[in-house]
Amino acid sequence: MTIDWIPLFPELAELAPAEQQLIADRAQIVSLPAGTTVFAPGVPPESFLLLLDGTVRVQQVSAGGREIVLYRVTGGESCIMTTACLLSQDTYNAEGVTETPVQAVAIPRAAFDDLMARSSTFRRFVFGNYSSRITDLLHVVEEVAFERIDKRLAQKLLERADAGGRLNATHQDLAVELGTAREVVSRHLKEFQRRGWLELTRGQIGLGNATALERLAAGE
Amino acid sequence: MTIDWIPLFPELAELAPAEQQLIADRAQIVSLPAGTTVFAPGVPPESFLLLLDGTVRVQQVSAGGREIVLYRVTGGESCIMTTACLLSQDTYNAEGVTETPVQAVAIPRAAFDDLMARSSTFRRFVFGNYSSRITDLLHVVEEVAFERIDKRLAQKLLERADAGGRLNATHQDLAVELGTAREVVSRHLKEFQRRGWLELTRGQIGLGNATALERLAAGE
DNA sequence: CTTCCTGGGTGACTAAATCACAGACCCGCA
DNA sequence: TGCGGGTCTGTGATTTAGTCACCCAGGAAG
Repeated sequence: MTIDWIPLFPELAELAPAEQQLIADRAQIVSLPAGTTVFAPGVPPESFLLLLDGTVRVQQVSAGGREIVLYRVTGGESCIMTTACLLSQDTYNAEGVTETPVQAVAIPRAAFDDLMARSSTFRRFVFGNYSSRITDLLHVVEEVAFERIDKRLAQKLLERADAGGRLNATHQDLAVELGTAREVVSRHLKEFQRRGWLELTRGQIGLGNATALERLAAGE
Repeated sequence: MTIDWIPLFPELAELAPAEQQLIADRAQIVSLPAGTTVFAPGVPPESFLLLLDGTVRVQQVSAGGREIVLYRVTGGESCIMTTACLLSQDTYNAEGVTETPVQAVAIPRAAFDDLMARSSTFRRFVFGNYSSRITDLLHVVEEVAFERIDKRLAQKLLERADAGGRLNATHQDLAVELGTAREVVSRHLKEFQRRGWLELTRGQIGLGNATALERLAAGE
């Protein structure tokens, strides 16, 4: 333990000193480069991960090779899919990949179990994380099943653009975000451009009219 | 406590006698008629439910009034969405409705917390349930995002038909199962009928050629 | 026998997905 | 400096799905 990371997790700051010590003693800080597969079908993880810094993208891959992003885990959150993985009998085909270099705290299974037994604060933390993920998944289902692509695309563009209204992403990247085909994204982007809402350059998009996009994203 | 229901949950049968007693003392058996809303946005539940008999359908309702069935909870399973509900800040729009009369064990929040603290067996049980639900949701995402309607419809028909190859369901019911529109289901059913795979009567469907449906459901 | 309600059928249209390419751009390398 | 092979994007044609606006059939209730 070199750094004091507990303050990053407000829910854990309330842990009793004994439990804080338990984590400090038994958890490891790990660093992962961007592009590391954190978990995948057939690669069961052995620790409970708390992200300090960076983001992990969790996505689903279909038999036909198409993909859809389910959610992202960022600093201050835990990656419960890893523990879910361990407990579920069914084969299951989501994978987690680091999008940036990631620093995380790895709590080994045994220490995790101890904490669950000893601390109601820790239990609340873990369950809260599960719930958030379930909420995320419900949100994905809702979007995919019921919302129009143009609306969802506008949302993604706004969500992923930086402060200057730019984002680096290929049409294919955006298609994976939405779980659709690249051509569909290309055509919608072009239409947005035609309306003067975007500038398109290879691998990069600039928002020209964020308000128009926001109106579309909000559903007219 | 009138009946000994613990054997229904193999995972719980291994609980130490003290914990079994704790449940016996503090859990209530409840009976619900068919059509009861177990949880819904704005109706947070106050107990952890273990189903003894009957089924609860969990579905998502969209702003536009369309619905999709997410999964069903049946005897021997717990309804973790209820606890997830409590812990998640986000508003969230899934609802659980009993499809048949249901008998369930309700464990109050405090007793649930005690059990989580005292028994690793119980914790494994709860996490296993969470994981199964997450798996279910992943499955729904995959189907909705990547699979063809005719294939999914064939799967549903096979899944929901009784031993005699009959099922009572309106086209609208099936549309909700798949998260699509009634007309779409009607047209596919009619095409199946044209091929001699089904007999259609008002509110009821009879499978005429299950093997053909199975081939389609398996993806050719 | 009418009236109303639910379940089902259908045509016309829009949106999305799929297939099959053709260019355009970019980097490294001769 | 020009060439070549990857990646990224554009586009037409076609199929599948979703939407809209109806209509009709059947049965229950009055």
